Amino acid sequence: MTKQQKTMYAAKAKVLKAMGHPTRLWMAEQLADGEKCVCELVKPLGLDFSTVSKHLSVLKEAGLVEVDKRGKQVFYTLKVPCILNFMGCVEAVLENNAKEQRGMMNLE
Amino acid sequence: MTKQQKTMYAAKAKVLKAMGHPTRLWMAEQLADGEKCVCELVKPLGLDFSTVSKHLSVLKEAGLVEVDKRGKQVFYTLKVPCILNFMGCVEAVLENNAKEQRGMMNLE
DNA sequence: TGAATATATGGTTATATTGCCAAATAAGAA
DNA sequence: TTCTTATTTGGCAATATAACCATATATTCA
Repeated sequence: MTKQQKTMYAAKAKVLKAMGHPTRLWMAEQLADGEKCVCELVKPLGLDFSTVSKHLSVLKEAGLVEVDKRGKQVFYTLKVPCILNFMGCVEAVLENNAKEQRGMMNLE
Repeated sequence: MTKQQKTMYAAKAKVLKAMGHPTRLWMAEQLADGEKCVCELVKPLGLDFSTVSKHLSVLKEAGLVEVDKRGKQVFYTLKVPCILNFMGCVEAVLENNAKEQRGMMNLE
């Protein structure tokens, strides 16, 4: 593997990793419905404002969200909705896991 | 957010997180081409055998790979190829990031 | 059976992540 | 300007991750 290839895999992994946290995954779905300010995300998450802000900056660093500062508020939007198309596949994985779990029960 | 929803997001995030590491991402692509034994992955990665084995077990825990023990070797296959469809979207994100980087250069 | 090979597991260390709190910044309202 | 509100940043502690080495396990071969 060349150095360039390593860099490429690291870059791709960074995007997936950004989505690989329950809070950020939830956020991404919320932001897909349209822009939200940080304050709108804080309450339903029940996390500290600073924590929410940091999660958003992870999504931003990965290039997944767009930021729009208006007045006192900062609005975030999901920049790449195709990210969410993927969730169908992720759900298929989970269903498969559940099925195998059930299969396991019968065999053990 | 209900407890059940939290569990659901955690489960989905686990799948994405499993892919969110350069080594495992590379592995997933290799395993999409057909089964590989652990030993076949070790050399190109330049990592310790035990490290490779642990990465594979992360993919397995996430339900992404299938394991087949034959003789002394253990073969892994990507169970859910739709995972890789997603990479097109990830690449789009990266291209977008690069484009914005270039745009930045002109503006600063 | 005993030696060799392929994997997995346990232990350890270095580093990264997540969450909170407190403090800094920025913008609008009084 | 001063107060308030929205957000970000820095610092810290707890936990998780990734890598290595050494050891355990399992299977084939002699």
